[in-house]
Amino acid sequence: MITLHLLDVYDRIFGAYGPQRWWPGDSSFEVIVGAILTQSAAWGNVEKAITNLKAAGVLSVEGIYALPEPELAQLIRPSGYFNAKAAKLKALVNLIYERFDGSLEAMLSLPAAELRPLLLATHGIGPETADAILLYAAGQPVFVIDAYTRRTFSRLGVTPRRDTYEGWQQLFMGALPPDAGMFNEYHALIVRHAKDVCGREPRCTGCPLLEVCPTGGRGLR
DNA sequence: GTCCAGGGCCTAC
DNA sequence: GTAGGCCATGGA
Repeated sequence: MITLHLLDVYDRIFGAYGPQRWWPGDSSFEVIVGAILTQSAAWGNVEKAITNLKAAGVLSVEGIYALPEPELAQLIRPSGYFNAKAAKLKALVNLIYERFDGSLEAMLSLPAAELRPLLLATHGIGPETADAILLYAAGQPVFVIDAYTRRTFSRLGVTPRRDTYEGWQQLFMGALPPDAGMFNEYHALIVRHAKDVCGREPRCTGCPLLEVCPTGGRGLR
């Protein structure tokens, strides 16, 4: 029985891949828009949509707020689900206008415990997107859970008592120091590892976690 | 041609 | 409370 320490896993994948520098972003608003547009979409397509928004001069709270929803939808077409996501972006800027007088800075300065419920009550923002906003835009030490995280750590034999979003989040946040910079890299590294080598034949080629993985490189799902 | 990406909402049971 | 359908483009 191998006892797996979450910091050990972090050290291994950080050592293998180095810093991922996710969402350096030109602005915190760009980071938030990206968090919504990337829902079930490839990041390359999200970049195309963001490029369109920049070219149209509407990548700002005021710009999205003033733009008619159908036009917004056309600009973000490459990111997929464009009608649904246009409505989500509108809901986001409406929140900023209605609750924070149009000030994104005011919204992001709220403590996570206050901001998270507000985000979750907003159309189009679920747990993962809310936490991505808190971590990557607000810089708060909130661990982001996604499908890669669950799949990767299930394979490693690390699972929470309750198989829910909050259960997984408590597993990580209870075992790790509240370091936003590290949470930022950890999430990105989990995704990198999963897409790069996890489960890849033969024998999980090049996996930095091979010697601590119960699958022993069988490439099981 | 098939599969699936850095999810979340809505509607049935 | 949870399973299933739906949203839709673009690259592998």
